[in-house]
This record gives sequence, C-alpha cells and structure tokens, in this order.
Amino acid sequence: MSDAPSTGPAPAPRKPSAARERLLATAGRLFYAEGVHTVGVDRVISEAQITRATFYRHFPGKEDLVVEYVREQDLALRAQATEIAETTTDPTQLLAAIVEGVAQRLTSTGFRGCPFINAAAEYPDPMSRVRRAVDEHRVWFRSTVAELLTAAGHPDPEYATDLLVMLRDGGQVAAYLGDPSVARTTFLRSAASVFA
Amino acid sequence: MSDAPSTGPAPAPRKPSAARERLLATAGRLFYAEGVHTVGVDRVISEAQITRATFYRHFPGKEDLVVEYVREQDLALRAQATEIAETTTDPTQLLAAIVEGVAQRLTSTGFRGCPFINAAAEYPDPMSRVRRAVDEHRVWFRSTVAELLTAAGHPDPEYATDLLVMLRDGGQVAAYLGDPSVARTTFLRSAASVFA
DNA sequence: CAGAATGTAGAACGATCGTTCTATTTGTGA
DNA sequence: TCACAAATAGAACGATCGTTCTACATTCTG
Repeated sequence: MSDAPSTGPAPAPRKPSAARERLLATAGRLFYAEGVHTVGVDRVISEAQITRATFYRHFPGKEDLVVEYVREQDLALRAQATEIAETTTDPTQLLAAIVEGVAQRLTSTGFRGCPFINAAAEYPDPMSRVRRAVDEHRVWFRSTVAELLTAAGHPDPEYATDLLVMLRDGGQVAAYLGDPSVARTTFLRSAASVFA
Repeated sequence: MSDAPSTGPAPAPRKPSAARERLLATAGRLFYAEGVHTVGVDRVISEAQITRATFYRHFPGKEDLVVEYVREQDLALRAQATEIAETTTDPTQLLAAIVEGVAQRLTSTGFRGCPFINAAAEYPDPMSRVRRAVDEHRVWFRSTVAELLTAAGHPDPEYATDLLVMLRDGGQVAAYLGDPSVARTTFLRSAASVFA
C-alpha cells in the first residue's frame, strides 16, 4: 500500500475522499436523469449524504460541479474507447466496436439521451465552462472517428466523419424521444452503410 | 352553473388580445434562446411589458405557457409545410422542399438547435404536458414524411423515414454544437442519398 | 347603458435557489 | 503524539422562484 513518492516532488495525488466520490456519483446520476437546472444542490447533498460545508469545500459552486459531471461523462467514454483499443488495432474493427458501443447505450436501461446534448440545451452561452466541456468531448470524438476512418482508407473520410457523428447524435435523440430499439436498428443500419 | 351554449355551438373565437400576443411572442423568443428553466416568469413579464396579473389571467401557470410555446413552434412548422404543399402535389418535390426547409433553418441567424429536443432535455418525465406536446410534433413530422415517402414509391419507406428523421435531429444538434454550414452540407448530402 | 372581460399597478406570499458561516468532531500523516 | 485536513451539523444569508391578492382603469359587447 506504499504509494509513497518518497523522492518525487509531486504535489501528492491525494486520496479521492469517499465523500467526494459519493458527491460526484450522486450528481452524475441526478443531473443525467433529471436535468441540471431541475436538480438543486440540496438534492445532491442530501442524496449523497454529505453536508453543505463538505460540498463547498470540494467545489467553489454548482457550476463547477456541473462541469465536473460533464468531464466525468467524457472520461468514461474515453476510457471505453481505450478499452476497445486494447482488443484490436485494426481501424475498421475499432470503428465497428465504437458503433456497437453507441448502439448498446441506446437501448440501455435508464437511457435519457446524450448527456452532452442535454447539458448544452441548458447552457445557451457557447463560452460557458459547461459548453466548453461539452465541446471538448465532441472534438475528441470527432477527431477519433476521423483518424480511424482515414486509417481505414475510407474514400471520403471527412464527410463520413460528419455523417457518423450526425447519426450518433440523431440516434441518441431518437432513442430518447422515440422507440429505443427502432433507433438502435436505424442507427446500426445507417452507420454500416457509411462503410461502403 | 348552466353553461348552456344557447344556440351557437361555436365557443366564440375571441380576439387574440394584444397583451397575450406580446406575452406569447416574448416567451417564445426567450425560451428558445435561453432555455425554459433559465428564463423566469418575471423576465417574460417585464420584457413583454405586461403585468403579473395579466399573465396569470391568460395562463394558470408557467408550465402552461411552456406547453403553449411548444405548440406554437409545432404550429409554425405545420404552417410552413402547408405552405409548401400549395406549390406542388408531387411527393418527391414536397420531400425535397421539406428537406430544404430544414437545411435553411440550420444556418439561420439565432439558431439554437431544435426547440423540441431542447425542451425535452429539460423535462425528464415523458408523461409531462411539455413532453406530450413535443411528442405530438414528432409524431406529426414522422407520419408526414412516411406518407410522402410511400407516395413517392420509395422501396423502403419505413427505414427511410426513420433515417430522415434521425438526420434531421442530428443535423440540428450538429448545427447547434458545431459548424452550422458544415452541418447543412452534411445534412443535405445525406438526405439526398436517402432518395436513391 | 349596463356589465362582463381585460389590462394596469404594485404589494406580498411561502418555497426554494445557491451560498456563507460558526462550531465541533473525525481521521490521517508526520 | 501532535497537528492539520476533512467531514459533520445546523443556522442563516439575500436573491429569486412561481404564485396570489387587492384595487382601479380600460375596452368591448349584449
């Protein structure tokens, strides 16, 4: 258990703190399921079983918690992509796995649309910290898809990237506001047609 | 309590009332541009230059105003479709005109995404009045597209409908969170490929 | 003309929002 | 063991939320 950096001048990684993790997990669950502005700090605090003081010790304000929530969602998807990348290096197979991952999420229980799209809908200012966090994710996803399509030798990687991202967005909206299984089928079929 | 409508079965059309129109127009502008929960009744009231009493004379509460806002957006798009339908009866041309209408909106000034998707993001309960109003629009749009595709003799009208709706949703998200002109091009190109 | 409906003006309600504060207790590392 | 950071507990802040109310003026209608 000695993670002692004895020599390292590193500013000490600091333990995640159980209360902070509860706070983050609860905020993520509530913000996604009910919306950001709908859920107040009191809700998060009481359900995470922490106190107001503890909350404000970890975050300067609510917006910071929202930003962290968005970043966590982004982090989770990047981690999933990294996990996939450990199974194969073939760009075509990687793309197929990413598409499959999106499709699976569409029909997962508790799915309430894309967390980034939903969060952005509540933050009109494109320069707000929340919107910038959303952008960070979208830029990452887009560039990842673009690189894979190029590596796979797609004849028109730029258009294919834009289309694939658009199908992902539309698929999530369709799964949220319509029949998830239909959305899944439509997404999979249209995404497959992009590679042709 | 005899609300007996003596002779006329018509509930009297009633004049639109200037104050009510100002209220509705202001609410529409603010709700779309800044979000529903972000904008309070006081904002709407002051910018519409009416009084609280007037507001609550026309609407039982804020949610009713939100529902009316969604319905107005739906009504505007139906009116636009009706307008298009007066130019031609050819289903293929009608579809092309609808697609063109969507594309134009993507690059219009002040565009902040799909009002229905954005509103739905703020109302988690699928049975809420707002969500039902959103559904009404989406059901109408979907069935309209489906009928036109069938009439145009599309080989796979069901899938084409789902795909076209998905592209419309994704296109609006892309235009909101990305480059609108790129979204427009991608949407037009992909929508065109549906008819082939 | 009478009278209902509509609009204006402004005070006030309780509830909740996000935030700050003081005081005390727990836990951990040096 | 000492000291410092983290968490607990609970009161309290001003601001804003959506809503209700009374009192008076306007306008349209039967």
